[in-house]
Amino acid sequence: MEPGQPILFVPVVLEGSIKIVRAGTNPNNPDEAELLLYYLNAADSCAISLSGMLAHEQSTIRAVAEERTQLLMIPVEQADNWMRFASWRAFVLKTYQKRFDNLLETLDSVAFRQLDERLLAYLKQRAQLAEGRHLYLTHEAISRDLNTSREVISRLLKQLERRGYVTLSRNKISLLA
Amino acid sequence: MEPGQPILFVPVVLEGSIKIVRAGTNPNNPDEAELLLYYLNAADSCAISLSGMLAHEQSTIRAVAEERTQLLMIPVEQADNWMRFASWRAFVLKTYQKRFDNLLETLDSVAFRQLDERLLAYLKQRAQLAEGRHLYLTHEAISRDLNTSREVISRLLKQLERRGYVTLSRNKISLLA
DNA sequence: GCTGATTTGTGACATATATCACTGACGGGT
DNA sequence: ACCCGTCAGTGATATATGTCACAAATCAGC
Repeated sequence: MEPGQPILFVPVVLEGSIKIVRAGTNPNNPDEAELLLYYLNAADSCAISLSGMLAHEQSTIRAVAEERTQLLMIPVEQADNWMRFASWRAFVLKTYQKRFDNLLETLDSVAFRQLDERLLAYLKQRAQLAEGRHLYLTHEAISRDLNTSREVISRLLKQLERRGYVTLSRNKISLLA
Repeated sequence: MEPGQPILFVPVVLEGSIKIVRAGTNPNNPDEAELLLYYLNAADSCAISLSGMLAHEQSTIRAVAEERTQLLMIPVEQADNWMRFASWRAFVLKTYQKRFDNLLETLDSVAFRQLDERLLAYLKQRAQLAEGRHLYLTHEAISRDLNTSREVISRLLKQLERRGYVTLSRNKISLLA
């Protein structure tokens, strides 16, 4: 799903995961600055779209499926209709709440933490997703998620390796401990 | 309202405004790093608390009234009850949506913009709140809202003054144009 | 085993912001 | 009019991160 598209469905993740990314809205700087916001996992949803999406000038949010993923797509009218049911309401609210919390965490990390800390947290998150300690990623891809440059990631990873947190090889990072 | 407190009411701003601030959750660094998240204005609410506040480890969010403000405090059970009404539901959802958008904007600014840009945006926002072009603020206070240091703000303000955006005097900043 | 594309490593340098250590400017209270 | 506390201005220096330029390593396909 790309920015600008109207949202006709409320997606619910059944299997797999969806990566939600913010594309920078810098007017003068139209290149592709991005930032990973959070992942939607099984049973998560992104009801951010409900309630009419209020004319978002350019809610530049991108959703990407990085792995094989099953979604339940609920038409918005239907979703709106179901608001009659307490259980659905609770689900929607909880969903909102979770997304909000995720955003706050991301904000925290960007505002208060340094890159090495962020990187480590990122790797751990990915490891959880991958259900294993081996990550098959390129430094370049990481740098995009963290909105920084490839070289910086390379250096910080080397540093983490020296400190004994990871081992590195081409296209692969393995968490230790 | 300080972090850690249980939330028993859904506040609705009738008059004035409430400033919502994130207090850094850096474990090893217990000093007072903060970041302005957004303002709640008249008719805004912060229903982030509904749906049980799910055991937030330490949702370190602070709410501050900087001016004389009237709040309508709705007990959470009541608020939950009212979910039977479509109009209330719409209100709550819209509220969530707005807060979410606010957060995204803040994230944008922290992640993608430099301090001078952020500062200018901040000043404009405050000016709107104050309904006038004169701001009665200390550099120190600004630096806290933007999570940086007083010196940096002083320098950037001077720069803005030289560039003709503002005029400075003690405890006062006036926007031009 | 070569070749070329992709990925990674690294030095040198640029820049934004943070920090330290002051100095001066202002304003309220006596 | 003076004193003192708060606020603001500014050099010097430190640090984190960004940028550029290139070399080395790895892998895929032939």
